[in-house]
Amino acid sequence: MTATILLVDDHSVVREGYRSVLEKQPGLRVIAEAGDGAEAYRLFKSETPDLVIMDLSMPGIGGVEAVRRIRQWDKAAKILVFTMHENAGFAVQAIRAGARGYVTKTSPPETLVRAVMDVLAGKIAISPDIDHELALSRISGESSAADVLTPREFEVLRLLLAENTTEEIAETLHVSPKTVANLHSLIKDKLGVGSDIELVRLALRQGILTQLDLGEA
Amino acid sequence: MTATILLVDDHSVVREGYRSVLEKQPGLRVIAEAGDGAEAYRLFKSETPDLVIMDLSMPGIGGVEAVRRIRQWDKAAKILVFTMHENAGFAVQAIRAGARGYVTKTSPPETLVRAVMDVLAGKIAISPDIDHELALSRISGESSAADVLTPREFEVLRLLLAENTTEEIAETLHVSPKTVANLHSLIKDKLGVGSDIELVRLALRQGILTQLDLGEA
DNA sequence: GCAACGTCGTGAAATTTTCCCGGCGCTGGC
DNA sequence: GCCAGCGCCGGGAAAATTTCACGACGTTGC
Repeated sequence: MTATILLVDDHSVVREGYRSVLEKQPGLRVIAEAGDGAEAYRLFKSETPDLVIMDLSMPGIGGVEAVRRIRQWDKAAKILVFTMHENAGFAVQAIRAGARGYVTKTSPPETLVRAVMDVLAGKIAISPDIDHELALSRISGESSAADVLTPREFEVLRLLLAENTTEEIAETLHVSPKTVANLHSLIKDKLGVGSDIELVRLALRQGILTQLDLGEA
Repeated sequence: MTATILLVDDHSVVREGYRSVLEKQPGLRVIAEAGDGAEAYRLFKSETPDLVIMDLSMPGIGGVEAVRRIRQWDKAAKILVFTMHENAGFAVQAIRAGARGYVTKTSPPETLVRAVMDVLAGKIAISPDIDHELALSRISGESSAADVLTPREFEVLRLLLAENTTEEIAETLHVSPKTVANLHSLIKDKLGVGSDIELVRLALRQGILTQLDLGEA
């Protein structure tokens, strides 16, 4: 019996690579491809593949959100995240959203194939480099923003990264600029950073902000 | 007569994709693959391929630097940059470094093949989305940091993004912290940004800072 | 030779950041 | 019911920073 697979990646040439690697394996068959999260969700519902291989950084709704939606529709869906981000933060987000595996694109093809088999067999598959990252992040004790911040603080953090002035943020939240400034200061304190620049770097590392979130130049 | 190609990308599965697409074309043959810039340089010298297809974001020496080195060794080298960055800033950097083409990974396989043929024929190949980006960046008039800043200012900008405190930067430059603060202020003025966070965002857009530059979490 | 510019630095004003405080509402024991 | 704890909102004042105006010095180019 052969397992059916849905490939999700916004780079067509990359999908070609997955396909080439996977179809060398007996028992695997790629039945559909999607270029963004929304399309992935649609195709999952219509094609009901046994496994989804999903990239994270995509236009429109990203990979994490796509994972969430698919799992909401089918609690048993098997989704393997396959991405360039060698970053513990992304892995945590993806797994929490419901992914059953996380493999980085730097991994050799065998690792991908192995992970595909493991996830199909009901196991959780995490590539060694990410295991290592996760261990490091535990040791280094860098506070995970999503954990130490209250919901409101996290909201302010997102806005700080996305919008421009304290006043604008105060307006969208309907609070006084003073409150935003206070929270801004409190956030930096909780995350243990001294400057705004460090704050942005931390946000990048933890995947709260992505290079792709930026508007066009 | 068939053209020989060197593939450079740190993701082996992605190289598999290039290969699969390219080898469907008669007259093209992939003779070598590299996973980082240094290896690319070595292989270029030993294999002397007709064309190099190069990713930008790679560990160690990045794609732009690899392009520069290869072109330094062989002024006539034909290098096609093929990357995920849909960003005018990166394209400008790559072309200035000596690349003969710039195609984004979101492009359909035909665009890549077309660009390969064009570069082999001695033409400059730029994918339509980047053409559009370049046009926009001209129109929007966003100051390119590399252009409006003096060398010293640019140096300080890089350090601001990389290091932490004003004092540290002052020390590495052997000037007073006050000078660094003054330049910091002047830089924000010249680039037309109001806050440090905006400054980092602009740096990300223009490729002065990359998500990959960050240390591990 | 001198005007223009980049670099470095001072000092003082203006603004922001930070810290400490109180108030309000909710939740979870007891 | 009552109180402790915590998240949330903001005021006020001290502390730090950002910003601005200014001068000095060397280089470059006309």
